[in-house]
Amino acid sequence: MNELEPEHLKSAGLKSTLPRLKVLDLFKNGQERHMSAENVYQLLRDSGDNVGLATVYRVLTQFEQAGLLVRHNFEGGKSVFELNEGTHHDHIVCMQCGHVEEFYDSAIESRQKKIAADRGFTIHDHSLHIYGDCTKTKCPHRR
Amino acid sequence: MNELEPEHLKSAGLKSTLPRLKVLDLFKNGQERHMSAENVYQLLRDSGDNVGLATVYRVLTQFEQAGLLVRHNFEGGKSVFELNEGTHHDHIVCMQCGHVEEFYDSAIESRQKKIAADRGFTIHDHSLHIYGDCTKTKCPHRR
DNA sequence: ATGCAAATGAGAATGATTATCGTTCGTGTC
DNA sequence: GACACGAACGATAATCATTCTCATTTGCAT
Repeated sequence: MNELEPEHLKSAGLKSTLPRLKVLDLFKNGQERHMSAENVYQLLRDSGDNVGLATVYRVLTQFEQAGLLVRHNFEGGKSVFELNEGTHHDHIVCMQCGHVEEFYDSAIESRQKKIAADRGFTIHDHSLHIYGDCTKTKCPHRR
Repeated sequence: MNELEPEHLKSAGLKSTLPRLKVLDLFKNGQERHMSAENVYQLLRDSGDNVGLATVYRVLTQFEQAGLLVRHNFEGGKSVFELNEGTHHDHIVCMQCGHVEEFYDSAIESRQKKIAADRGFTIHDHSLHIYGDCTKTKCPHRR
């Protein structure tokens, strides 16, 4: 088990509880960068921790509101979270294997700003997801 | 009640049944361009038609597969459909009032193609949603 | 007009997420 | 370091959108 980091929680205005530390540790030191509530729940269970699924959902939502995590609504109905490292990026998702890659394109970003401005919108957020097949090169990632 | 158009269904390989004609009519001649299954169900109910919610879901999915409608997964968990008029476009959604505007930006489209190609992906689909406030100009549209 | 497969409607079932509630834990105070 | 109190937890029930099941009805070719 890696060392835990209560400072991150405190600075986010959250009490430093065991389930919260476990979840945060999973995102900071775990294998997967993108995880659903169910993923997190299973991983904690597998490592012998007795956490409730409801708590996982609560904690993920709190972390999102605190800015520690970012939530993505990919196709398939379930929310996926990743660590918020400040650097905004969008996602390209393989529909065969579920593999996710990240990208950032400043041209796209600035076009979006212009589009919103032209229409009198103040942007809160945006999501760009490209769905496709990565078959050619690296699709042994099974879903 | 407007005249119905069985040709559209036939040419899509679908039997021309009453519920299907009603749903298609709603999208072609109704007030709202973007509708969820629940919206469609309620509107048909309100106009005195006895359709089942399950049928609405089935028909919307069939229409999507037939290319008559396009499905969007905005934030909020429910799928929204609109008539497929061949012209691809993305959406900017007001988070205060739910108002939706459409846009198309060829620069963004071509950047997306390039990004996917660079990573060895074959694009199936993509979704770009900008979420913001349209407060300044036209936010009397209530949710 | 007749028949049969396809489509429908009502309601049960499912999957993800949220709410409820009695119990436990974290933290400031003595 | 023990106490107290409210916040957080875990189990489970409830909710919401969507899909499935199945008996009944309907579209359409004969």
